[in-house]
Amino acid sequence: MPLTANQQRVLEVLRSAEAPLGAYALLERLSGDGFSAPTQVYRALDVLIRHGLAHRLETLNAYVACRHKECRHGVTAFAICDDCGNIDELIDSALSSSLGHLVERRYFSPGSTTIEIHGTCSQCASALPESTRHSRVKP
Amino acid sequence: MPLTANQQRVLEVLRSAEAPLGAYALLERLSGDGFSAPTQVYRALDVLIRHGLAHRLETLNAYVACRHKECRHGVTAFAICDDCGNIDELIDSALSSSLGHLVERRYFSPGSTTIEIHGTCSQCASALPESTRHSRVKP
DNA sequence: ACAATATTGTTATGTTATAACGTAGATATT
DNA sequence: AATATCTACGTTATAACATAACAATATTGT
Repeated sequence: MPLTANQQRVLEVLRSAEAPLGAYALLERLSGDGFSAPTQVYRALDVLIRHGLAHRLETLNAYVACRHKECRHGVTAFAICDDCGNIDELIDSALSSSLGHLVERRYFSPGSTTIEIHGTCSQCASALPESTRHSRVKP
Repeated sequence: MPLTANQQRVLEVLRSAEAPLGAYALLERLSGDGFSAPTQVYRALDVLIRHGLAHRLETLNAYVACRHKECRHGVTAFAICDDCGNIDELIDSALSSSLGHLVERRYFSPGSTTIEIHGTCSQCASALPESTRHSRVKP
């Protein structure tokens, strides 16, 4: 399925960002490119997310491009570095199956699942002594 | 550690609710009881959450009282019924350990983890035919 | 060509959360 | 008891995130 011009542009900006972007941050970077209101951004994001080309991070109110070719897998967990903002998209069968068993036992019919792990990525942990880190997260 | 009057009142309202409440919904139910501005609610919530007496549901922007005595466990997953709004707080060692292994493999140091599973609880699934359900979730 | 559908731009508004300020009450340390 | 310190409080204002509603235009299928 082809993307419209607006959808492409939003996706490009997301892909070239090295951290999740909020909708208004996207809008800033797209203004002067035909974008003038948040609605336009949200509409494009909506399509991208439905197509598995982008993800919303609930704990950040922000959006990232999907790292995979097509994200139509089962459960995806996001490892979010609170230091550098980097996002790792984790797919793991053991995790999926523990979740599956857990909900089965409760007779719960799962729709979508959100998993977001905040913490410090390996690079930030090794590169910086604890004290000098400039955390992006509220203290 | 004792709660202040405001914190108690917010906790009471959360406990007597049968579904998660947003901060402004809490404010409504507390107005006329000394509460007149969102800040007051957010401040109380902040303390309750830090003490493990309440939880924030990231996917709903809403808050629930903790069902357990003291929620200082490892990872908690929330099963959220999109039909009736009921929340089930799930603690599972298999889930915790899959998550633990997953992040270990990536040398990621986890801080806090958010897991929220949307779907339909057993009661709603058995009580109602699919078609007559009044979903609380956007289509 | 025509109808049906989806996307667009625009304006306005709704919803969720925080900043900044000065005040009041508790605690403790002198 | 006086004073410093700390936390919580109420108030006002504003920031940040998200959607509604409308008319216009483009796209697609028949």
